Amino acid sequence: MADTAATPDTDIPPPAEPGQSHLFLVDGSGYIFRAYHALPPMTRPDGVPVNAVFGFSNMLVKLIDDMDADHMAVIFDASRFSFRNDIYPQYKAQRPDAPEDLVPQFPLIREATRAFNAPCIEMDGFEADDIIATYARQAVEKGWRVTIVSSDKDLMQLVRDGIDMFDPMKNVAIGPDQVMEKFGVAPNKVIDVQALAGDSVDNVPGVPGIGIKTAAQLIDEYGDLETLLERAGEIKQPKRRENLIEHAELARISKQLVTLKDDVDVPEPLGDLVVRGIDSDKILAFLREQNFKRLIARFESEAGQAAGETAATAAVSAPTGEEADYALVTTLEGLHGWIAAAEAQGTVAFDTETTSLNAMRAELVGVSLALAPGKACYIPLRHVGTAAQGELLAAPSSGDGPEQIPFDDAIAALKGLFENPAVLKVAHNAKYDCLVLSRPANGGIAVAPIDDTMCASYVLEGGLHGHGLDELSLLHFEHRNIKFEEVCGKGKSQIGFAEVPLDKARDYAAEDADMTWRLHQVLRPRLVEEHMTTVYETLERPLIPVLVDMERNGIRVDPKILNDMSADFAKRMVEREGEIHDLAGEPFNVASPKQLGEILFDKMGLAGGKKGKTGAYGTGADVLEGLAAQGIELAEKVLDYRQIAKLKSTYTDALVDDINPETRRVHTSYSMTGAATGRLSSNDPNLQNIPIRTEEGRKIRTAFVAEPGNLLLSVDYSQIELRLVADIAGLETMRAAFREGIDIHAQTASEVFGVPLGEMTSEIRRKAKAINFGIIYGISGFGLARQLGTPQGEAQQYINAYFERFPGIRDYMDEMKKRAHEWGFVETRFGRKVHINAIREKNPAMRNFGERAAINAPIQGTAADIIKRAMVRLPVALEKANSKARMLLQVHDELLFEVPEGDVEATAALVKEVMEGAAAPVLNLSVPLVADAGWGESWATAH
DNA sequence: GCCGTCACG
DNA sequence: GACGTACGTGACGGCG
Repeated sequence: MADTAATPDTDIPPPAEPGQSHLFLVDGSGYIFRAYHALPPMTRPDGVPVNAVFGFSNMLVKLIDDMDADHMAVIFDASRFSFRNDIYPQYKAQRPDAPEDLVPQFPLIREATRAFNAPCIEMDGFEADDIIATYARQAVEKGWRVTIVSSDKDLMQLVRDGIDMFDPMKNVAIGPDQVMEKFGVAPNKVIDVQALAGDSVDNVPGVPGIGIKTAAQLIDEYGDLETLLERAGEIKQPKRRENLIEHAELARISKQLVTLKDDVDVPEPLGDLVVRGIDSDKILAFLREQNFKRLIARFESEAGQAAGETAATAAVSAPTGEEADYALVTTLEGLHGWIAAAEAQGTVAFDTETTSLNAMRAELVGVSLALAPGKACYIPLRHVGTAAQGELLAAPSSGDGPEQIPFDDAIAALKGLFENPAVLKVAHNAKYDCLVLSRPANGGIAVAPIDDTMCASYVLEGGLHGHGLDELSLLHFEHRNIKFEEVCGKGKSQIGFAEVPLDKARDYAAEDADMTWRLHQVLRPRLVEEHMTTVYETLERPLIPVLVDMERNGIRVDPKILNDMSADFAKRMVEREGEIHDLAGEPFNVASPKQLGEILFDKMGLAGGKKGKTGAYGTGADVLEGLAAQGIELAEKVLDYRQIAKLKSTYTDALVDDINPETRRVHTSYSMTGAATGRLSSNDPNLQNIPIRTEEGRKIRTAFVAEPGNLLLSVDYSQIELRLVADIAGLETMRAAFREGIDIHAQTASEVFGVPLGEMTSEIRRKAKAINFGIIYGISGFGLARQLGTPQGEAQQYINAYFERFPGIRDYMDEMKKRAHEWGFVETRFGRKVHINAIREKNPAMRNFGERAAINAPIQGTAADIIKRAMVRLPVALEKANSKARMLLQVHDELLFEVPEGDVEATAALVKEVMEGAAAPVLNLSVPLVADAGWGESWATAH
């Protein structure tokens, strides 16, 4: 949604010829609904919802900025009934009423249109689309260019020479190519396709059994709808033929419904739709009423008014560099002043500036502090002299660098503040700043206590949007932060933050601390109001210092093992490549799916279909395995090549480069807010996807080793997600099986297929296992069939049998879907909310996707909550037991420790106990949680 | 920068 | 009745 507010690169339609008039027709009604669903909820101070108004205003500003229109109009639907209801009463009849918080925005958007001095057009009895069609026709007849601002597919029939469309949400032009992509036919045939395919949303009936794909194919073959209907008898498929003959009249009515009327007696003559200039007073009055600060600031500065005049009336003033007046602190006295103020009030927001996004490699360059909205400072610590802009060839340093407090003095003072238990330190992504500051080279500061606005946002609005500071500033304050690239440049000419001139560094750094402060003001109280305090305080906040320690610990990786493997892989890749080229009869890039597809399917003529989007052949492992099973040696060789190439590039080669030169260990970074379900994710490098499933890949794990005298201890939950399913859905026999320690998949197979445990075969057990997994993912007949390689009908029968045997599962699934639809989110057993955006999609495929996510999220998320609880308790438990064990890694259901040899057994027992008890006392599960421990010299032998 | 592919739970 | 499918991630090479 950040895109709608302002996007620098806009794929605007081509401009008009010199001297040619250009008319913009904005589909106001269409835009309202799209903006409403695309943008998160947003209210002005008096509580009136304004997210669609905000999106609309930004869109208009952009249009006026970027486009060369001399004529324009914004067009609305006057009411929900039009002449089409006389033709077909059910047309658009089953449309639900507009959402409650959208209704008050309709009049506001018309008001916005008038405030921007744009003509606002609507007519009883006609839809906006008809008025647009009429103006477009009139304009083209006069030789004008027309751009329709909408992404509504119903308007695509109008695209032709002189008329194009522009999608204001995605910022892309829609021309004949895009129409062809959507409907499979040229714009002038779109109505024929729509007439056949119908539209369930608008209640256009169409012909039963025919969708867009089939319709396009038919129109392509027969030329147009009438010809097709006349010659319907020639159609080969019996069902389709019958339907076309029987429902020919329905198709003709549908065509009438979808055909836009382009001769409406429009209320304003075309010539009156001229673009009039902006009236600043008018527009500012409107924007102030909505409290759109960024837009206000913009029009104020355009009008030459004194900035800040309205700041007093705004709830939170907009901190642009000029008006916020951030301080640069370059004396120790100055710093002491800020620290004293922070200690006096007990809360301070801060941010660190460094040389790297990788906290284990970052050198501290400066720190910013904020004490109140707009009141912030920057303390440069390691800035160096820099060439003035444009003097790239000048010496980079003019001697001793800019004036700043000596590093050790400043750090000593800041350490007092950051370690002061009476002062709450607020940061955005505090894990990063804490880790940077904790390293001896950066002061060795143990920051506490801390609050993290990123985690707070995640807990409140996880799944709705990202949680970066820039995104949240825009979302909550309509404020656009200075971009890092604006300060440091990008690409080759990018400079380090230490080289940024102090005034620019101050504006950038202080702004981040300032916005963090403001976010904290907004989000903290919401945690209480929205009952998310427990999740934040027990699952996220205490995890931060735990993860800081884990990331700093890192894990030892033996580069020699990886280098040897890499050399071996390189040799084998060359061999495979040669064999593949011989088999293909020509050299080509084996790593290119495109070239491989052409060899396999064009040159060799093997069976295999094109893929929808890009038109490229699919050459995934499943396809190649199919070919290999048919005895195609080439496919087998490519699979082998792919496996080796993956292992080499992603693991053996890359991991060596990730060894930190200082610690000689590999330090991953965990993202606490990346996964919507509550899971962590690991990156730079990702240590949560180190190979294990194949023999070859597993060898990578031999390179992950313990320090001499230590062992790696791995403890992982056994079947935690399935146990949670059994508990949540009340599956009594499954619960009993878990309690008695029976093989759960065999037990399931026995229940579902009626085979006694004594007669169980591995094949039947395999099927049951796949179903058990499928349940967790929101099963579908198609998905299970693909997994098992059985026909879809058979897979569906398995599912039916499963539901029959375990009715609680179906109830659970229905309940989660219902909640997701009603509330927009589902919850884990610990109360974590997982918002499901896709649930509001009108595209059924996307909505189904949302429903499956809603089924999976409480299961995956509850498991994530449980291991987080264990991770918070473990350092305390280990400490209490005087253990020297260090927690190194988390892989969703596994924890990896480095333990002195002699302590392994005791530590394993302790870890197992904490993990198995992690759901209690909040949750009293009806199934036991079981964790299995293993240890060895390397991760390969520990597992 | 997007897409296809593939590594993990 | 059609959509196009198992859930959640991150990283790589190819390609335009």
